Amino acid sequence: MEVNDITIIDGEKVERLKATLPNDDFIINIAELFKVFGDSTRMKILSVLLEDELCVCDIANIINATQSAVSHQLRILKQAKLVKYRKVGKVVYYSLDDEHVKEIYRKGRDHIEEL
Amino acid sequence: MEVNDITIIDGEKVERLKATLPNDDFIINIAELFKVFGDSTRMKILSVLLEDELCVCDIANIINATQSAVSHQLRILKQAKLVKYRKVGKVVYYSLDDEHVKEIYRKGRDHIEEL
DNA sequence: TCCTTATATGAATAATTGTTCATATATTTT
DNA sequence: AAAATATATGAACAATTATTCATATAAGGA
Repeated sequence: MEVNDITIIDGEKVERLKATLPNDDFIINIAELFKVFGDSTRMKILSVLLEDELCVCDIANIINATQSAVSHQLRILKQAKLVKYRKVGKVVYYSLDDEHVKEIYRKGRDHIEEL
Repeated sequence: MEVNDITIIDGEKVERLKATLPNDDFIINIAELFKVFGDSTRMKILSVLLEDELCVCDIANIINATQSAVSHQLRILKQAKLVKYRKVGKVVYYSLDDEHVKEIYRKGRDHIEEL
C-alpha cells in the first residue's frame, strides 16, 4: 500500500484488481483519444466530416469558425488518426480516417440521448 | 457567410451541410461527455469499475491515487451519469451506471489498438 | 460521549489547452 | 513575376481543470 493503508475489501482482491488495471501507456493513450473528442470545435468538425469530405475553408464556413482555429484542430484530429487528408493543388480535403470515429460518436450520442 | 467569405464547394452545399450540423446543445453535451473520458485518473477509475463495484478507498488504493482526488473525479463521473453509487453505512460503493461506458471504452480501445 | 473512519468539498496552485493574430509556405492566376 | 488564395504554424493570452491540502460531515466503535 502506498497512498492509503485502508481497505474495505481484502488485500488479495485489491492485488487481483491492481493486476487487471491496464498499463499506464494504454491509460494515457485512451484518455488522450477521448480528450480529442472532448472539444466542441473538434466535435463540429467531426460532425460535418461524417457527412462529407471537405476542405479547410469550407469546414470553417460551415461550423462558423476561423480558418486558423479549424486548421489547428485538424492537426490534432490528424495526430489522433481520426481524420486523413488529400491535397489537390492548394486545397486540402479532409475526411474521416476510419469507422471508429463513427462508432465512438454514435455511442456518445446514445448515452446523452438516453437521458 | 459570417467568418469567411470563401468557399470551394458551392454555397448551396454549404447551406445543406450547415443544416445537418447538430445544434449547439448537442455538440456541447457530447463534447462534455467525451471530456469526462479524457483524463487518466477517470479512465483508471472506469477501468476498475469495469471489473467490480468498489468503494472509494479501495479505488484509491488500486489505482494509487489519494482519496480526495478519487472522490473529486467520482463526482464528475456521477454528474455525467457514468457511475452510480450505493451507501452502506459510511462506505459508498460505486459502479458503472450503464452499458454505454463499456461500449465507449471498447470502441476507444479498438481505435488505439488498431494502430 | 469521544475517537476513529469513510467520504465529500472548498480554496489555492500548477498545468494544460483553445483561440487569436501575425506570418510563413505553397500553389494558382493574372 | 507579382498578386491572390488556401493552409499551416508559432507565440501570447485567457480559460479550464486536476491535484493537493485542510477541513467538514456523517457513521461506527470504544
